[in-house]
Amino acid sequence: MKLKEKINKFKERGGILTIQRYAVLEYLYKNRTHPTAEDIYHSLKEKFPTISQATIYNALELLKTRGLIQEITIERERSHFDYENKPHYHFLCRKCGHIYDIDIKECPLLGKKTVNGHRIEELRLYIIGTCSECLKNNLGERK
Amino acid sequence: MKLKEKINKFKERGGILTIQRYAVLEYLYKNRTHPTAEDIYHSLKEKFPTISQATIYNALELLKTRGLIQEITIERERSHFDYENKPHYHFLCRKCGHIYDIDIKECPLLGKKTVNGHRIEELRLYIIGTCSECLKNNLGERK
DNA sequence: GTATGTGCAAAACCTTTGCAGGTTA
DNA sequence: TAACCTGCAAAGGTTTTGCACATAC
Repeated sequence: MKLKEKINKFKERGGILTIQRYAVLEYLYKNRTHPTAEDIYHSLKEKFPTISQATIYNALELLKTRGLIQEITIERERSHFDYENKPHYHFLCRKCGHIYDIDIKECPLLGKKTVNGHRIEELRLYIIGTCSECLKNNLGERK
Repeated sequence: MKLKEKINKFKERGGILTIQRYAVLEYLYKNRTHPTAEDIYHSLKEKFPTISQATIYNALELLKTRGLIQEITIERERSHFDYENKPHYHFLCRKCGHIYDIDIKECPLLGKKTVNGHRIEELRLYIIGTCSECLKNNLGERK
C-alpha cells in the first residue's frame, strides 16, 4: 500500500498525524529492511535533533494499533518493524542477522479468523536458521 | 517423549546432568503450562534454597541447545518454556494471558528443511488473540 | 588435575513511565 | 481552551556477565 493511502487510513481512524509520526511512517516506507526502533531513532535524530526515544516508541505503538505497520518480535533483544502490515512469514538468519520476507500462501492460518474457537487477532510466523547467502559463503559472522 | 528418554538423549549428546539441570527438566515435564524462567526459579528455590537465576537460565539454554525443550518468545517481556520440543503453534490470549498449544498438521513448513534456499533450524509459530474462554465470559481481565 | 558448573551480585539492555512544557483542533 | 503530544530523564524488569568457589570426570 502506498504511503498516501496509509496516511488517509490513519486519519480515517482518528488521530493526529504529527510531523514525528509522519516521519516514522515515511522512514518505514522507504526502508524495507525491517529496522529497529533504534535504527529509526538514530536516523530521525538527524532531521529532528531533539526527538526522543519515547516519541519513536509511541509512534510505532500507535501505527501498529491502527493496523498500519507490523511489529516483528523474532529477536528477543529488540523489535523490528515492517511497513508491510499483511501477515507473512519472516526468516531470521542466525549468522548474518538479516531478516527475509517469506511468502507462503498455503498456510492454513492465513485468512482464518478463528482457531479452536479462539479469535485470531495477530499472527507471528517466524523461521530461524541459516540463510542461503551464509550457507554459500560459510562466513558472514554476525558482529 | 518420556522423561527417561530425554535424559538418555541428553547424556548421548555429551553433557553433565547435574541435579539442577535435572530439576529444571523434570519441572518442565511435570508442568505443561509453559512456565517462565521465573516460575521455574521460584519453584526450585524450595528444593534448592541457594539456586540462582543464572543456573536456571544456563540450564534452560543448554536443554534448548540440545534440542530437548523449546523456548516460546510469544511475549516480549519474558520467555516461556515447553517440554514438548516438536514445532507446533502457540496461541496467546491477550486477556487472560494463557498460552494454548495448537495442533495444525497442514502447515507447509512443518517437516520442511529449507525455504527459499534458507536452512530452517527453528520455527516460532505464534497466534495472538482472544481465547474461547475469554470470548464467552467477556471478563477474565489480565492482572 | 583440569575442565566444567554453580551461586552471587551487579551490569546490561530495550522499553516504559511520569511529568512539565508545547502543540493541535 | 481542553485534549493531546513531545521531550527528557529516570525507572522497570528480564536476561546476561564476571568471578570465586565447588563439583565432576
